[in-house]
Amino acid sequence: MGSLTEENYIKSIYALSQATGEVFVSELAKKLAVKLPSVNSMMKKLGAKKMVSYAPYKGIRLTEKGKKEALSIIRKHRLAELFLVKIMELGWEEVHDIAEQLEHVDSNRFYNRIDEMLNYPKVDPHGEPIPDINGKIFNDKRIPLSGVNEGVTVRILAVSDDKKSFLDHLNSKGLFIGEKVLVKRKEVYDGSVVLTNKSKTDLMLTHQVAERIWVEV
Amino acid sequence: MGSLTEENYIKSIYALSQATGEVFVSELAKKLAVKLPSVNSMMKKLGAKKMVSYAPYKGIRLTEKGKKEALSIIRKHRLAELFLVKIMELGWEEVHDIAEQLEHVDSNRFYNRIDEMLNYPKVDPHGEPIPDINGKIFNDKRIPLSGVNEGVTVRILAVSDDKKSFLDHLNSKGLFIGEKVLVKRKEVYDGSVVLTNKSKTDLMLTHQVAERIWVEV
DNA sequence: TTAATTTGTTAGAAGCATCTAACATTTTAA
DNA sequence: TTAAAATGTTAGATGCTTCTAACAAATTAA
Repeated sequence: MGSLTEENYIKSIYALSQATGEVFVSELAKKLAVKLPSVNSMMKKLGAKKMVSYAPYKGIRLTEKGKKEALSIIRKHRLAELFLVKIMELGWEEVHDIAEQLEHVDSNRFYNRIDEMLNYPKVDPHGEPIPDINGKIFNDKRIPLSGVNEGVTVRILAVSDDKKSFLDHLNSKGLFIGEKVLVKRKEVYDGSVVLTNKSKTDLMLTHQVAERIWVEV
Repeated sequence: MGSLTEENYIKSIYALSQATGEVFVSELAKKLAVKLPSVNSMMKKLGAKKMVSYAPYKGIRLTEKGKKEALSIIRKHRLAELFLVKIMELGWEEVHDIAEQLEHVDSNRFYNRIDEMLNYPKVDPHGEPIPDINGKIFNDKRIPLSGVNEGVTVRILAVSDDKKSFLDHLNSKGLFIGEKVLVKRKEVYDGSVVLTNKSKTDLMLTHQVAERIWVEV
């Protein structure tokens, strides 16, 4: 296990490289709210530790070792969130910041007990999959809402951003996990999506929002 | 709130200054496993922040502000321990290291909910009092076992050391919170104490151990 | 295809918590 | 009451993570 800072870098690299397998220094700097040279020197350090593969002016990729570390942190974060919601009965939009701290707790005993109390759950309160002890993720074939064709009805499975502002935004639109929605129109121009839910209300989501919502057909 | 390091210094100062109201640099260094100059510079820092009052070659004392901070951390530590034992059903001897990490979690929501789930407890699993939100400690007139006279029967209330090795030691001697013991003999020479428990077994405790066990007559 | 823009790097400094080595003060014991 | 021992301080260095300023490479647009 590395330092708290290293853990945060690795977690962010994992999140941001999900789509293409790599991240750019500038994306990471933005996400972590640090300047480029900070990312640069941390990449040298994580490179030396074999957590990332990194060459100057090239994208950053996690090694197998780095991925394992990332999955361990993500497991703890998601178990913590589910624990806070299910056992401690806090709201799903308020648990992120607490889980952000709990994910760095170093104790197998603690996390295995949480896992047990929750009966070995597969997904967190946002619908995101929880890696098991070995880093294995429940395999599914979900797609982002932004990738669904017009006229197709889908079920909301998960959201890939658990910041309060985002969740409040979804709550205000009446969007919840498990709900079915029909993709009525997709604007080619800006990627925004118009949905109809079961109460026949139309609502518009920007591309930015739609790509953070995971659905299944 | 200060840094994690500052919090640990303040907590240790509080614990070590319980008896006399002050601590020496060397005691603190030993407890925190750092060298004297590290303590020295941290005292300058905490002095500047008005958390401790400190003059060169003199003892270290917490200010009112420092005490408030200490009690807030102790509250979180003890609530965490009780939560881990009562709600998560972990053993009292294994929760210390986890609580040591949880005590630094910054979330009123989290700790107030724990307090609520435990029904606003007054003491932790070791019998130590839990300060309330305002830092108030349940007032009692307990004494250390090392201060009990020969022939007196007392009830064990608390232990003031929650490290695994200490608790294992007590468990192995068959000593538990709530139990009654008779102080059969006190050695003037080394301060050791011979006890008889209800099953009439004699057992000897060193002074070092006896002074960490709190009892009431 | 050159110039402008965006993106990334290096060098050097700063704050934090720690250390070792050298020195100072206070306490204890001869 | 002086010498020895114990305790505390200062100075200066190190590793960690961050920063600004200056420079370099890659991409984009004229």
